[in-house]
Amino acid sequence: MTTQTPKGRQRREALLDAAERVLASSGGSELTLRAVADEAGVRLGHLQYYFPSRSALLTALLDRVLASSLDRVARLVDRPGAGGVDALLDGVLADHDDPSLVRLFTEIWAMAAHDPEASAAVRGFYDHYASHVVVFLRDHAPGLTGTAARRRAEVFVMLMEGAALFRSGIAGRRSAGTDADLRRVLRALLREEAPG
Amino acid sequence: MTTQTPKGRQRREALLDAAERVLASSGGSELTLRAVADEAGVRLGHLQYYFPSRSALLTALLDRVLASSLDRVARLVDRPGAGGVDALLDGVLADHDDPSLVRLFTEIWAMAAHDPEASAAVRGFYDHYASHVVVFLRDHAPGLTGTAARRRAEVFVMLMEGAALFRSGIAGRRSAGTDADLRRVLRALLREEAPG
DNA sequence: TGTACATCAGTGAACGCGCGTTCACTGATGTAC
DNA sequence: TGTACATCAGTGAACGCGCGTTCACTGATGTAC
Repeated sequence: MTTQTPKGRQRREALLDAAERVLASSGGSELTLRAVADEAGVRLGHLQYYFPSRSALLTALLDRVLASSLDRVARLVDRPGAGGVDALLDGVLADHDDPSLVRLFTEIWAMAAHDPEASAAVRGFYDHYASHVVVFLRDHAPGLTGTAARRRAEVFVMLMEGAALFRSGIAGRRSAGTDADLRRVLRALLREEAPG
Repeated sequence: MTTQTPKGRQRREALLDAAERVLASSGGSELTLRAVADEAGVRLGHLQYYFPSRSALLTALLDRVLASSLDRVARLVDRPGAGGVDALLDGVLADHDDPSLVRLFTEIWAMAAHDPEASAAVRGFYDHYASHVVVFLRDHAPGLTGTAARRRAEVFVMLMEGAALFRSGIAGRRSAGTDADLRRVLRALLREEAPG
């Protein structure tokens, strides 16, 4: 399915928007083609014109969510002038304010847990995510070797994704005190001295 | 559904075992009553005798998984003689060696993301989990105030759950180097000095 | 120890419904000459 | 500028299937006397 016309491309995005809203608000088991078509205001048959099968829709949705998340990380890290460590933390932690984004990721993790293809896409995503953090470290902690920076970045991503689960309200409650400690640990990971 | 006889109680557990296997191996959308009955080697109608609805089965399963996980944490933390920080880390990190346990948790997070009742159960679980870590800190870092220990415990749990996602192979790959940094950070959280 | 009866454990068939998929179709838009 | 035709966008109805749920039923086990 390579959609040619601008109208077609736009419609395709709108359908993915609708699917994203359904997935975030109702979960994977209620992500039916009829629900997505309804949400988008088109007929079932028309949705199928763009996505010939449910799994084609899911794959396209997964790819789009991961690509746009990666894009946001890239902008936070690579922006010229660079906001420094706290600007980076502010930016990444701000994602947790959008509960439907975190809900989307819980669905993505569950998909990855049972579907090797989804898992590969997700692993690729976090691999790139960590690489962006490594780029950041190259600027802000130039004393670190490449492998040391990579380790730091990977632990950083682990903590960030764990934090998403709790700070979003899904598995916990946000608290200013815990946030302060969390930032302290994240900051330590981005410094030259060994964390801990 | 209060099952009276020993045979009934045993059967009930066996049915939950089967449901757990199905959920861990195939995911929530394939957790059908027929699949669970097949896995357990009973007829559909019989499964319904113990769990009158799908949601009753899911609730019972969720409760049991969380209770048994909490039990394991409790044993690691509260055991007499106390193995020390490294024994605790070994114990908790060892959970990530069981991919189906982590898969189960990705499903549980997704449930919690869309179902307020499940979310409440999950939040209660992590609340108790953190409390056990606080108990540990009271012994191993007595200089920390209660609220400081609580913050540390909550960040500890965040990092642990994030690590589960990656170390299990679902969202990443395990590496000895990253593990070393991870343990360094976890250890720092369990010491008296400020982390970072 | 034996009998009657209630409860527990397990079966089997049927139901209505929503699902993904298929397909023949119509109307709108672009393109070649 | 007009016309013919191909492609793209969108509709509508039908399909077979697996789902959760209901229910009447049988056989096994416990319990009261």
